[in-house]
Amino acid sequence: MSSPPLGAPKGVSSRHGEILSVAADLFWAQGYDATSMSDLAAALGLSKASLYHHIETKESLLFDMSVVVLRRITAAVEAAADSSPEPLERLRAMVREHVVTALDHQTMNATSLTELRALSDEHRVAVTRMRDSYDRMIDEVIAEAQHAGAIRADISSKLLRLALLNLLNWTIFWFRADGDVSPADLADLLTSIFLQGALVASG
Amino acid sequence: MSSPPLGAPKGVSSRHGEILSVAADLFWAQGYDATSMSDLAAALGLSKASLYHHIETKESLLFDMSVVVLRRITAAVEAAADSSPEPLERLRAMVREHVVTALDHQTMNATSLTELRALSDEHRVAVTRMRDSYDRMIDEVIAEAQHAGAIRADISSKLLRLALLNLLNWTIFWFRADGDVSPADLADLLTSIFLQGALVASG
DNA sequence: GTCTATAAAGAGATAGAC
DNA sequence: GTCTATCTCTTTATAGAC
Repeated sequence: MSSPPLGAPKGVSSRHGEILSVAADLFWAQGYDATSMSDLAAALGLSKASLYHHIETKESLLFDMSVVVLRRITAAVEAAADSSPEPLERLRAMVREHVVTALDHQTMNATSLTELRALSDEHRVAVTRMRDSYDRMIDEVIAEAQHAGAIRADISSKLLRLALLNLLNWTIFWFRADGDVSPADLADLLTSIFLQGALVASG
Repeated sequence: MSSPPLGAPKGVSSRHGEILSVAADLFWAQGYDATSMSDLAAALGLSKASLYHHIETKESLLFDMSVVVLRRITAAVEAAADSSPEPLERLRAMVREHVVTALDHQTMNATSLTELRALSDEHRVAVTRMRDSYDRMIDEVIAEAQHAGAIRADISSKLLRLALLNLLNWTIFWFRADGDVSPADLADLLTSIFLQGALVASG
């Protein structure tokens, strides 16, 4: 199967992490299928055969990076969920962590989100399960805020979650780290739109 | 270059339109690079050589479908923009047309949005120009609503447009025509979130 | 307009030497 | 751990008959 990207003894696979990072950049820039193992080997300064000494298959790279980013964003947002007892404050903290963490590993997240169909059946199921679990966590916090009377209840928590993730996730397509808006500022802006809306009357 | 998908005499290239439609479904399901011309030919009930009698290159299919959907959504949203003199009503009508038109040709739109990097340099520039022009149209309507005092002015029209398109565009990743929400209902819901927000206090 | 056959290039992955 | 060389398969695209 695939080697453990996290949880392995320190240093044992720092090389693996570097390979995942470079692969993510290439996969995002050119597409997973359009990136050859020769491209990746060249970007790493290795021959193709040497590259295969460190990894199993091309597909395992895609799977491993999906697991890495999903574990990371789940851990970060779960921690944020524990930051306050107040539902609305929890939601704000989670949105901020989601945006900042997603943009901090932008190419891995973007690749994982858009290249899911390139995974093998088993790997795709595993990644989908992790995503579903993440979605449920968001659903629960939204539902909690609805029960507390803070968030409107005329829309189901599932649809509110879909709208919220719409608002957050498309950002990976256009965000540039060298632009004039920081991830934290962007998170605040998107939170404000989601909660207050764009109307003057409601600001 | 590429044959004219719109504007040609009726019937002359109805075959071309069918090919684009089938290609969009395959490109979206499997990815542009992962879909072979053999796959496409088989889906059309043709041999590969016969398929090449009707088209130029694989890449031209991707370009042509991008032009088709961009022309279509631009025309639909422009018409909606002319539907009312009131800025907020115009915005509502435009959002509805954007969502309904995008979902009406979901696989073409989704493919065009996510496979831009697979286009040749010249084709990519051409598509990007069309998209930029579309974005400017949205910017203008938002700026107009800001000047009319209907939309908050503490966020630039450009950032508001990015947030709005975030909210609308990610929908193509999860929307299912056989689900329990129609495109029109979804458009209303997303418009409501964008304008009023999710807070109870502002509803 | 459709076909069979094929050209020419590149893909993922491996063998085996060092 | 790294390399050169290679295997095998598939790719886009075309030639040329019907």
